[in-house]
Amino acid sequence: MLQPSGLEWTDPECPVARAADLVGDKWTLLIIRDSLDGKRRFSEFEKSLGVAKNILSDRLRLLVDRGLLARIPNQSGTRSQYELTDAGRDLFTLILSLRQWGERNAFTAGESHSVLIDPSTGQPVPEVRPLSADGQELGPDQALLVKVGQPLPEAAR
Amino acid sequence: MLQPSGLEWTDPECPVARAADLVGDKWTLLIIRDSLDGKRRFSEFEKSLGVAKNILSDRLRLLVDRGLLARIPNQSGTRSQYELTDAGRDLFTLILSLRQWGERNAFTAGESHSVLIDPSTGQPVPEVRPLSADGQELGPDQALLVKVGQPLPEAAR
DNA sequence: ACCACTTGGTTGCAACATGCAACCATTCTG
DNA sequence: CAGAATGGTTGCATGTTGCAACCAAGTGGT
Repeated sequence: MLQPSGLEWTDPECPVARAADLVGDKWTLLIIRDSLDGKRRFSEFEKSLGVAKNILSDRLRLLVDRGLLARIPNQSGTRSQYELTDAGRDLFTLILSLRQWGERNAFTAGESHSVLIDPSTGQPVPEVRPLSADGQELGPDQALLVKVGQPLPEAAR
Repeated sequence: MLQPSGLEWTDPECPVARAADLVGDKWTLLIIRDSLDGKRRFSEFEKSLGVAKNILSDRLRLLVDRGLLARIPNQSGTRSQYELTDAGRDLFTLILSLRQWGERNAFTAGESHSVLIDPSTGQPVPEVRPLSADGQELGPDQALLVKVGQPLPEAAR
């Protein structure tokens, strides 16, 4: 499990809250975006994000500490690379959800934006959607939050 | 489209970045989580999140301004409710991705956490996964970022 | 070998955001 | 009608962000 040093969970029982504690920050999300896109060097992130160096330095340190990135030092001791760990790579679904929500809701019809292509089809990556076990689309009104310690509802037993 | 007043996009061409500008903040994400869970009143958010009132007040104002929540005033002019707009409800996939990533990566095997149940099956909501058009699972290495203005790769034409 | 440039940072400082506590006008509740 | 709860706002101390300057180690060109 990810075990960040000196981080108090905002709401320890909720996976959404733990995830938000770990990656719920603009620069953190954009660093992960760039990492998934293959970027690994300090200067690549800096150029792509336009973020202040001290902030980038801080976020990279946090991401390494939290187990999302691994710092691979160069043989000469400097110019390390930052590579996604398994937990970091597992954020692909999240970043894709962010991207597709942004495409649907933060652009007007005429505006162009970058696109993720599936090279096997040449088409944009299909939208990720929550599905019920029977393959039906699942919306927020069909999902029921069960708090920890609470008995499962009748239907779930 | 969402048209927040006085917000400069960090990276206008990237949907991930626009989305991060709009919802890439811990409290914002947790307010959306609670809204999807049916909470609508100031005090409900306050109690659930444990956030300072001025911060909650600020985030609710931003969310309304950005078009993710609608403020429904009470007839008496006070005690309004905050309801998700369509764009806000569309964040269900994102919050679910956050939740499932958190479940996979921010808990040890023994730790318990809240769960989303699909009442139609009684089982936890299945994991959302990016799929290729042919139904194969799609990972970060199989997706290709195409920047705006850049020609589509050969395969996509 | 030398000099300039790039990389990957750190430090100092000003401005802004966050969080706590106190306060307050309404509005429910008994 | 008194008291509590609701939905905030304000002030202040502390923390975070972002800019600019600086710097040491490596890299490249001659």
